[in-house]
Amino acid sequence: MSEIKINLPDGSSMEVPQSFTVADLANKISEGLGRVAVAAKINENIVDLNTILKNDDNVKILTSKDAETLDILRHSTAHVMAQAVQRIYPNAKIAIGPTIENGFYYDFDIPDTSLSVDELSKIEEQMNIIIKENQTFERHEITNVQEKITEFREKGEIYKIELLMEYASQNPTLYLGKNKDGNIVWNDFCRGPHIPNTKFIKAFKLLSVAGAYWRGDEKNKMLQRIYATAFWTKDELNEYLTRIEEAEKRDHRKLGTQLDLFSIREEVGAGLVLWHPNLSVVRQMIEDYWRYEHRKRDYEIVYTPHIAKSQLWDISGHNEHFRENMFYMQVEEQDYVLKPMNCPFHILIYQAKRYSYRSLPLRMAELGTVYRNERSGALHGMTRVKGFTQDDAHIFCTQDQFVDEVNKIIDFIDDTLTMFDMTYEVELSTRPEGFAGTLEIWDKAEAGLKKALEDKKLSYVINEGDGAFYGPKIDFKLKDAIGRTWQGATIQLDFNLPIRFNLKYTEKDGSMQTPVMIHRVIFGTMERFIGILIEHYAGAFPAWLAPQQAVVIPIADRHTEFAQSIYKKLRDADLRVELDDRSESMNYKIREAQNRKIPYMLVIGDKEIEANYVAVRARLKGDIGVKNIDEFINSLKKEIETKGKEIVN
RNA sequence: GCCCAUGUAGCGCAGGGGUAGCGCAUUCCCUUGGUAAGGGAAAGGUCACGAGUUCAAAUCUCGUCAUGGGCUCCA
Repeated sequence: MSEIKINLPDGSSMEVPQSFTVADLANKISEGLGRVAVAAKINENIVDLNTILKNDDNVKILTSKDAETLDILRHSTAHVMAQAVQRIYPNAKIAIGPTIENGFYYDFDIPDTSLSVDELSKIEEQMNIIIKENQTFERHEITNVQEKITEFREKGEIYKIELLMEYASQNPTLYLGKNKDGNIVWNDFCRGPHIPNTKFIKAFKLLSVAGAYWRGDEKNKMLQRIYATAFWTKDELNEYLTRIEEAEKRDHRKLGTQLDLFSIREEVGAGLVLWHPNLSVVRQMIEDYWRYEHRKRDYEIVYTPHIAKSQLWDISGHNEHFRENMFYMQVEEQDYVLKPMNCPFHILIYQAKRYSYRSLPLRMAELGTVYRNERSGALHGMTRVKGFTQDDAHIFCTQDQFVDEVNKIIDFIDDTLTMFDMTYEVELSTRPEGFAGTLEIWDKAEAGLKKALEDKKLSYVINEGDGAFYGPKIDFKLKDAIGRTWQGATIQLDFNLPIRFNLKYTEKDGSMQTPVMIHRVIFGTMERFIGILIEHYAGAFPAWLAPQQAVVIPIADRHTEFAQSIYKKLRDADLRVELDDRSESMNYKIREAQNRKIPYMLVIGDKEIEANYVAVRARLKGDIGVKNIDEFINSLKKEIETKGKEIVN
């Protein structure tokens, strides 16, 4: 019998018989490896253990130690979940069950049944039964597609039919679930690979149920999706679950109530935020910083109205393209619109004067409050709301200037986000179908944006054809505590609005030219940015942003007088400070200040009065000893000025 | 907008066909305490809103609004 040669990762090779499988190879290498082998990488493709080896294959046996196998485990667990669901609901039709970032899901169509969380434990129970059956996963090539389609049709598996028809020409495979006696107990049309046997599934949990449209299209039927996760060990699963719990504690909606930051009331309306005094302080500080940075970078700051006659939005095209998101009102037979964007107003300010190439670029910025009627299910805390304030700016420049301007904006965004220690992902969206402007300017713009990103050494993803019809854009995505990403900063070129409003400037040669317009935001919106900032700092704002920077805590009533003088000194130094002279124990006051995440607590007792000191407790480090009050004020002032972390020590 | 769940005092929660309870917070009294909760008392709710079933609804049913998890959308 002839043998074939297999190359192993360590550079050695091995002679094995023909029709040897990966599993055979693993066993041949060592019995131990055979036991723990999960899958293999053959010539960079990940395959099942029962794949037959070919001559000169480069083979790496994968075990649970290899990162690539976690998805295999999760996807295989999805199969077990689907099987369990079909055992409990025999009329359930299965759709797709891919892995996602931290787990997997499977979509079902279960006629006359709506799953609720209560069902999850039942399904988990059934899954455990299946796992105990030690079912094997066996790959099986579908040679007769038509026959299989007929079979699916008999079972009513309409979603699988649709998928199979699509993949008919791509060597479709079926995975068979076989029990100990070798009988086929379940099967699923699937690309694989899978773990060899259900016994590898040791730690999984079903997390939630949700609706999801078939193929993600809202015109299609809504299916029932179960989200779940799996890990190789119970410890890893538990660690993941605790991490989720910890993340939930940072949720800005939770902290918003706990720290008295904001509220949203039914009487006002969904998606309309009431900023409480505490969060208003944070916003004021950030807005001051924003204004300072804009002046420094030669922006003009403007104010514009919240409403405008409908006519303006005809010119801008919003009435046509954005209608379902706009609030309309009628007063004295005149139609008005609550502004969903600031750009038309900035354009009108541009129009109030004549510009030449000499006075461009013109950079116009506004903290502009806009209102958009979002679909009800889209709202989310402060990160997706109906009324919000954009830190908006529009830059009017010549075609020779916009690349340079984009560079400056990228710097501005990067500087700002770095200052807040925030990480982000960058996406570049390019020319879609039905674009405005010329091919030439699009090419120039896209190349310019790419160059700017590359010069800055920012890694980015390209969303081909995902740009707005009026121009390409760069989006900066921020992550929230639970791992959801939100669009923050964005830079959008616009070749359309300047034409609609017939904007002009005089070129060197005296000709009238149309300027390029750039829309950009740095924070995105104050609501979303500060919402994410709450989670980023877990509510413990650095001193320059903290609603209260220090609290003075007299131990007993006889210390109140001295505490008052300390309090007054801090106030005179323009610090945000409170005096807690309630008749409560010092421990009680410290606990409360700590829970309110106030950066510094100044404890005053007999010793401090005697020595004319304050005892400083930092929210992070605890008691850091006594200090002269002026010394404390100076170092806190410095900390605020440098926007630093806790540096008083 | 769609699917599922939820809505009880300022906050966090329990209860559940016979007109409501706990903890914290609040107010008052006592206590004056050295680095994360001192003790006591009082006050506080038409159980989201509207309709229906019932002798009786906070509890069951339907609708509306809102919130949560997702999907879709996001110029």
